[in-house]
Amino acid sequence: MPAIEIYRTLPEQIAARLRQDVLSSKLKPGDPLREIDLSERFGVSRGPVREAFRQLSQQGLLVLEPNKGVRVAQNPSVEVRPLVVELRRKIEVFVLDSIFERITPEDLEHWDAILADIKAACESSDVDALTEHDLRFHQAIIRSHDDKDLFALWQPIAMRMMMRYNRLDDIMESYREHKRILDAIRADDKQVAIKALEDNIQ
Amino acid sequence: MPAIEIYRTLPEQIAARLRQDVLSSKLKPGDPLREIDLSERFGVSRGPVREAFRQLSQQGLLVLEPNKGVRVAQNPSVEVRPLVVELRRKIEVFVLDSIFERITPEDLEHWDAILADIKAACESSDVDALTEHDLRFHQAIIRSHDDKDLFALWQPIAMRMMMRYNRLDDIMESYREHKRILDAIRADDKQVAIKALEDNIQ
DNA sequence: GCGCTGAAAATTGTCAACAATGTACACTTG
DNA sequence: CAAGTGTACATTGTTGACAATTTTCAGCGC
Repeated sequence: MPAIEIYRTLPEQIAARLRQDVLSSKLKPGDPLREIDLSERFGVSRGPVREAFRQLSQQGLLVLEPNKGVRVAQNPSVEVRPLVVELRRKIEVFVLDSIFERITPEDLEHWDAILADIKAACESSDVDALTEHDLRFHQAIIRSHDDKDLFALWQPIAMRMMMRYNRLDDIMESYREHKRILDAIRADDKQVAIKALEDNIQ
Repeated sequence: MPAIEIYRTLPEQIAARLRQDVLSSKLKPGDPLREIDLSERFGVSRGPVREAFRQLSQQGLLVLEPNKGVRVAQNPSVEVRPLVVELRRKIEVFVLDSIFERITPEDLEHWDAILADIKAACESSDVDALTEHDLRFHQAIIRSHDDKDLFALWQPIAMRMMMRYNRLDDIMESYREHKRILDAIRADDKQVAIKALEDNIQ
């Protein structure tokens, strides 16, 4: 089961729910979203829904057109996708390289817990859950850096990659890839850990 | 109601104005911003001001804390700044490389006009104007790519670099750097153009 | 039938009032 | 006097009404 995440504000809760729907393709690229619909569905007024729309458009999941409304964003084009992959790799490798010597047993314990969720999702072939926990895994690494601004830099880039989660033939491979990263960290082998991280981002 | 010409939405106008103040250091890192103050200053209600805050926090210029308010973001730390520079270079080089063969005379004309503004700003040592036109120059290049999503990807990264615009001893050097880019494009020399662009981003 | 016009409907944008939350500071208590 | 506590005050969060804009589509002339 997913670890509990605490959302402080109403817009964050709404955004989290919509993000799930977009990443799981329950909402497809081009689908229009109406403020009234969602405000009724969540039992709130349009204000928080509007703000959730803004948050998700900043993450690249929705596209906003003034006076026209909001649509689910298109996946990155085949031309742009390699750039996005490269940018995300650069950021995550930077973070791992930067924090490596200061990784605590508590960090590893936390990441292991997420890895267990990834394993469970893989074993039950639950692609939606896998997407969620994959995201949590990388978020946790980014967030362990002192500079909290890195997360804001990383999120819109990573989110654009998460929109299409179907690169693997064998879903268990995702678990193995993440396990390799943590194993290398535990063995204190920085270069292997970075290599494993790079291999996981594609 | 203010009778200022409106070719953009209210929140965008407010955001543009605040962005100027942040980039010109009229607002300094850590400065708190209050919704009421700005809504009175611009003669609108708090709604559009809130939305402007959201836009600017997505661009990394403001930092938002739920129930606490908004502050001007800190500059990227010395540790993170090289990463930001590298990311911005990757994106802009990708775009220039990608569009190079399809650059039209109209594009060049447009960019020359912005270059003229940069020159004027340099000659009058107007650092604020230089920041604005420097931003416009690179925006124009990014926006000439077919994939409009690239701009959304680029903006928060570039904005974080613009927050501290004091790297040059000789302000005229900024004009020369941008001129070199356009000259190389005009000479149809892709590699030199990319090199000049990379040199300009630091 | 085709394209234009313009009213009606649907939707987003803005506003001002009210609710919830966080902050400052005098006051108590040990 | 230091630390904690309660109560105003300041500020952000949410709401529902109203305004502005876009979309839809019936009516009209050609």
